[in-house]
Amino acid sequence: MQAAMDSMEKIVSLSKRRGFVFPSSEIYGGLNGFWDYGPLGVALKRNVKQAWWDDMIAHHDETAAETGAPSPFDMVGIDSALLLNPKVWEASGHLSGFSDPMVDCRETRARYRADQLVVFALVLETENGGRETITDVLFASPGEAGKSPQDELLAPHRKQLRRILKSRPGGDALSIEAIAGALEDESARARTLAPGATEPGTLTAPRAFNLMFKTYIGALEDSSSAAYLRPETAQGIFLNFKNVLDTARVRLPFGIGQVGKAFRNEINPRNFTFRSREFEQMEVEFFCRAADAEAWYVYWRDRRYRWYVDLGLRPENLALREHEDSELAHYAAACADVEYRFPFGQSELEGIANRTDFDLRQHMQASGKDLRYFDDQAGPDEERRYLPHVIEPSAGADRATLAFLCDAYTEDEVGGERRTVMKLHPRLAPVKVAVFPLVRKEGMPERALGIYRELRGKLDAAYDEKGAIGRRYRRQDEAGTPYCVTIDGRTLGDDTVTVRERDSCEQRRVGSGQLADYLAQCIGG
RNA sequence: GCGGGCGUCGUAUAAUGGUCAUUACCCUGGCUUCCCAAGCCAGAGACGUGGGUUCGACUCCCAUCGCCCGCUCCA
Repeated sequence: MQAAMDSMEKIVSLSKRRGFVFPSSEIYGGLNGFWDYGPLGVALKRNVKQAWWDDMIAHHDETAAETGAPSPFDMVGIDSALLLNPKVWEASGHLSGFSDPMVDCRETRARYRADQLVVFALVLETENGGRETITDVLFASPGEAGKSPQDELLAPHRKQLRRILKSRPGGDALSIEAIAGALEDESARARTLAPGATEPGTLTAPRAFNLMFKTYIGALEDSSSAAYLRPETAQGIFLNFKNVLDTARVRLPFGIGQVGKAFRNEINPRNFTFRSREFEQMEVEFFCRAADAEAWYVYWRDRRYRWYVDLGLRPENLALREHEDSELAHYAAACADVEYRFPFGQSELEGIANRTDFDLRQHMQASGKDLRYFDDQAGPDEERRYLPHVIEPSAGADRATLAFLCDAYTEDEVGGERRTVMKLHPRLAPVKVAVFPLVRKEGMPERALGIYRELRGKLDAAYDEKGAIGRRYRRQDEAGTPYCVTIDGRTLGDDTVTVRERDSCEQRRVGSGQLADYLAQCIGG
């Protein structure tokens, strides 16, 4: 564990030193939960997003079924606004509980409005006519104090009640006594049995869930102009489902992808960029027939896991974790997380969920607009108008970037010296090739500059002539540059250069005319 | 959000209620150098922020911000 934390510190330190990630607003003391990407970091993150966009959208072949896919399908992209009509968040469920204190049950994962949860004690009438209030266990039930009928409040706890009554002979008739303020009282909460829970003490203290950032549109700051920064990109896709359907000539099954910023006012940002208040998502909402949803869920789950492996994350650091039923959100039929073993623990990179038709149904109801799909391929006995079901692979761009950084970080030994090298996949590496003159004389810099300028038009290249050659190699190792080209004495004679490979430090001589093709082949794609 | 710990150049560090705040690496410029952080010369760079105590605060006190750990939270 100590070694693990050290490695996280090294990654944070290297990020700062080399310009991958900086604390946001650093000269003013930083801002908790916000981070800036430096020159290398922005290149890395852009490459992550580009790889996602290319693999999911731009390079998708809709004319043939991919490996494992039930059928061919279309993929298109959108870029929706950050601020949406506040009604969107009412319909999606993000706004409920925004202003009211909420209470969660850790066991059942249910969430209640604190003012709609009645906590009460049982009052038993004993044989000799006395009354006994049981205080060692309290009960919580949905309802309103003073209004909800006793039977309704007792209903969720029948089993427990029967047991209690049995252990108290004669204590047959019973009443209840509501306890005000019990949810705020830690010791009372510890004794309170939540609806559906098997043991007391699973309720959290009431608190407001201001997870959405609030702002105001226009000059007036009043409730009518309130708006929220989107806490996820998904809703922007659902809102445009009909637009895309009407304009993009797509048929089911098809997916709409979006990459963009989202904001959550997290109570407690932690672990470097892993949980930030401003972050970037890469999401697909994939629409299909209800009958096919399960097959598509499996397809997307497996495909998205493979994506990380293909980009170089070590499989031993990755896990695909299927959620238990108790873990599922109320609208989800299935959900799996792609998790990465970060130095601070195994945590989620991406969630793939079968969201059924929940989102479209919510928006259809709330907006009054018909969002059903007209299926002209449906058989005579089949429904022709229906709401598609949705598979949602939702990935965090910053989390993926952090995972690639962690996974790439390597320390090894070259010629007896310790070396830090970022073994980034060539597709993700900020710089693909660096060009060096071996020494700064005999026309080598001029020759190297010529080669650099030629390469620069084709791929991300860097030029460096400062310091000893070994130092320049090491600098590029820390940036994750997969190839270094060095111009030496032989270049001036036979027009060949050396190409040094990052991970092995091995060199090959390549004719300068073939260099661009050779590198393109090494890097691939 | 609660509890605990910690804030000195980019990184890692040293020292001190009182003169230009130490050292190494990194970084910048130059010299040298024909392949993996060599050497030489020169240079830049810090007491998180605000307030208080004091003749004088990087040092003591308070607040604040940030970071780390545990709990909590995680649509």
